[in-house]
Amino acid sequence: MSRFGGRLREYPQLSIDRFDHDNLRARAYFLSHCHKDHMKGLRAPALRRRLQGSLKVKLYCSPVTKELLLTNSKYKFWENHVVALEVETPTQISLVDETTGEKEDIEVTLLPAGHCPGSVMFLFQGENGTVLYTGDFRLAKGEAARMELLHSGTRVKDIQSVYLDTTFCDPKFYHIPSREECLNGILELVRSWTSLSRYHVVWLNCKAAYGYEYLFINLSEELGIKVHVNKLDMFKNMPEILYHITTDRYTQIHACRHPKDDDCFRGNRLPCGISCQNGTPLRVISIKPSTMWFGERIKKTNVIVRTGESTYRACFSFHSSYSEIKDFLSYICPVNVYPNVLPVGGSEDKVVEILQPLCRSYRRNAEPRYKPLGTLRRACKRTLSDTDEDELFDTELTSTRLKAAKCQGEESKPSKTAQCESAGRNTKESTESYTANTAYTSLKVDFVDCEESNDDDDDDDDGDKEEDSEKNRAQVLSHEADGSSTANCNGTPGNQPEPSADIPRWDMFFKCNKGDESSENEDNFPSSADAGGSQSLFSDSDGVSDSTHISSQNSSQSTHISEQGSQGWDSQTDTVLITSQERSAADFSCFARGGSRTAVLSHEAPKDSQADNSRWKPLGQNQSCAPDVICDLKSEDCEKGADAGTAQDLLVEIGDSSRTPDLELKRDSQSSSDFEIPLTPDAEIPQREKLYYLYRKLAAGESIMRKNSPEKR
DNA sequence: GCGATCAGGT
DNA sequence: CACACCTGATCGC
Repeated sequence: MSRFGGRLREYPQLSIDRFDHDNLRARAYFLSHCHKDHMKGLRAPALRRRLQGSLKVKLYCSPVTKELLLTNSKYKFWENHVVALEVETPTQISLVDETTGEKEDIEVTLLPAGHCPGSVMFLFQGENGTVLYTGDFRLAKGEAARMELLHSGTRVKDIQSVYLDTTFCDPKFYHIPSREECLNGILELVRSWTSLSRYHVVWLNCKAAYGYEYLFINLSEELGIKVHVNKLDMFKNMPEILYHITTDRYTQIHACRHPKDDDCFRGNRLPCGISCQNGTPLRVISIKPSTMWFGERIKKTNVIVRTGESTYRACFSFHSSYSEIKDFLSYICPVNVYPNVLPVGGSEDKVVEILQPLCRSYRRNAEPRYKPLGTLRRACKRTLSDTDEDELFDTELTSTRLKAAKCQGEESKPSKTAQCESAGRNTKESTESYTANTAYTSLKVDFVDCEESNDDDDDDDDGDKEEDSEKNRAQVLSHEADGSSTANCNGTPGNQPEPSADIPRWDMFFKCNKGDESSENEDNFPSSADAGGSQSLFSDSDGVSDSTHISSQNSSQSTHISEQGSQGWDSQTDTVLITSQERSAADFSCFARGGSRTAVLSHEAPKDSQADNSRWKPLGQNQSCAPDVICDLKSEDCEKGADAGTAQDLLVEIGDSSRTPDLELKRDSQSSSDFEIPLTPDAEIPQREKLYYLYRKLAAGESIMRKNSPEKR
C-alpha cells in the first residue's frame, strides 16, 4: 500500500496520487492510475469545494485513467478539471498559485507503468531537476532502457530523484515469473478445461480492480471465448478491451463477481448465478490470480498451483519483483531514491539500504550534485511499445500505432544495442572487463543479494542445501542474461540478449537466444498434443486426473526440451538449465564473459525480456505451469543433487540422458585449467645464454624486448 | 446521512 | 507471504 504522501521534495506544489490534508493546496494534481489506494481524498468534500471555486485546478492523468475515472459517477464532478495527457509526449504545464499569481512552468512526461490499464509514471523536469515518480509499476528487466523519453540522446537522463514503487523490494520477492509465463500457464489451463465441452467453464477469481484486462484479452484472443464480467461500461471507449468481454453469462470464461463469490462457487454456481446450461450442469474450476514469488534459488517456476479439487492459483503480479526493481533503478541511477511503499515486513531503512547503492548519492553523500553522466547509457533509441499489453497499459486508446512493428520480429534493436556498446564507459565499474559487463557485472551484484536472501525466501521444502550455490548462480544469470538492462551504472545498458529475440540476423537468431526458441514453441504449441492428450486426462474424472493433466500438458509443451531425454522434464528447472546451456553455451559467450555455465539458463531470458514480447502469445510454455506433481519430482532431483556435492555434478548427473551438456561442462573446466595453456605459436624456449643475457639486462634496469618469454606464465 | 477509520474477509 | 479491494461496526459531524 502506498504510503507516499503525495508530494515530491523537489516540486511540493504538485500532488500526486494523494488528495487529502496538505495536498488540498496543490497547484496541480496527478493521478498515476485508477486504484483506490492512489485516490485518497479524490472525492472528498474538501477537494470538491476547492474545484468549485477554481477554474485553474487540474488533475493530469493518462487518457485511459481519465476515462476510467469519469465513468465512475462518484468522480463525475472532476469532469471539467481532468486533463488527459498523451503518454510519452512531454507537455509543459503552468503551475499558477491562485492567490499570489505566482507562476512556474514544469514539463511532465507520462511513461507507461505496466501496472493496470492507463497506469503511468510521471517524469517531471523543471527548475529543481528531473524527477521520476513511478506510481505502481511492473516493468520487465530492460524496459527502462527501452523508454526513449528516459533518455536524452543515447544516455539516460540525469535524474535527481526517483520515487519508487517498492512493494516487492525485498530479496524474498527476488523473482516473479514474467507476465508471459503467467499468462501462458493460465492460458493452457483454461484451454485444456474449456475444450472438454461447452459445459466446462472457468471462473477467474479476480479482485475488484483494474489490471486483469490483459489476461481477459489474451484468453479471449487465443481461445475465442469472451470473458463474462459484471460491468463493462467503463471500457466503452476502449474497443481493444471491450471486444473481449461480455455481459452475456453464457460463455465459458467468467470473471464476474458477487459478494458471496466463494459460496456460489462451492455450490457449483458462478458468481453471476448460473449453474447449468440447457439443463446440463456446468463443470466449474476456479483460478485465482495471486502473486507468487521465488527467492533466487528459483527451483519452482510453476506458475499454476492446484489448491483443491477444482481450484487453482495462478501467478499474477501487478508489481515488479525485487530483481526487476533493482534492474530498473540501477539503470536510471538517480541521485536519490525514495520508496513509495514499505514492504510489509520491512523497514524504510532496510529498503533504503538495498536501493541506495544503486544511486549516485551513495557514492558521495556530501555532494548530491555529483553527476557522472558518463555512466548513463541506453540501449535502444526507439521506443517500441511492445506488446499489446503495452497498448493497453500505455493508455493509448489510439494505440494502433506501433503495433505493426511488433508483429514482426522487427529489427533495429540489434543495431541499437551495438550503439550502446560503444557508449562511454562508466567510472564506476570501469574495472570490469568491457565485453561482458552487462551480464557479468549485474550478475555479481545480484548474486550477492541472493545469497543473503536465499534463506528468507521460503526456506522451502526440499532439503537441497547444496544445489543452490551453483544452481542459483545459474538462475541468477539467466535473469541477468535475459535481456535486462541491468545496471547502466556499470556498463552497457543491458539489453543485449533481448535483441536476439526479434532480430532478423541469423547469427543473433541462433545465438543466445532462446528467444526464438520460445517463439518456435509458440508455433508448435498448438499442435503439441495439448489439446488431445491432456484433454483426455482431464476429461470427466475431474478430480484425480486433473492434476495430472497439467503436468502432462506441460511436458508436452516443452517439447523443445524433450530432445534431451524423457526424464528431463520432471525437474523442470534443472532440465531447462541443461538444455539451454547446451544450446547456448557457446553463443552466449558473446555476452557473458565466457562462462558458458553462467550463460546458461537463459532459457527464460528472452522470455522476460523478450520484451518486445511480441504479444502475449503462447510461448512455449516451458517452465510455465508446472503442476504440483512436478514439484515433487523435482525435489527428488534436488536431493540427488545435494548428494552429488557440487552443482556441476548435479548437472551432469541429471544431464546424463541429455547428450552434450555434461561434456560441455567438463570441457570447460578443463580448458580453463592453468596447466593447459598452450604455448604461444612462435615462442621459443630460451636458451641458457639468452636467459643469462636477459637477466643481466633486467638487473641493469634496461628494458628487454617485448618478445615475451614463455616462462612468463 | 455521510465520511473517516478500523477490523475482518477474500 | 501480498494485493486491492469490499463489508460491517464505530465514531464524529
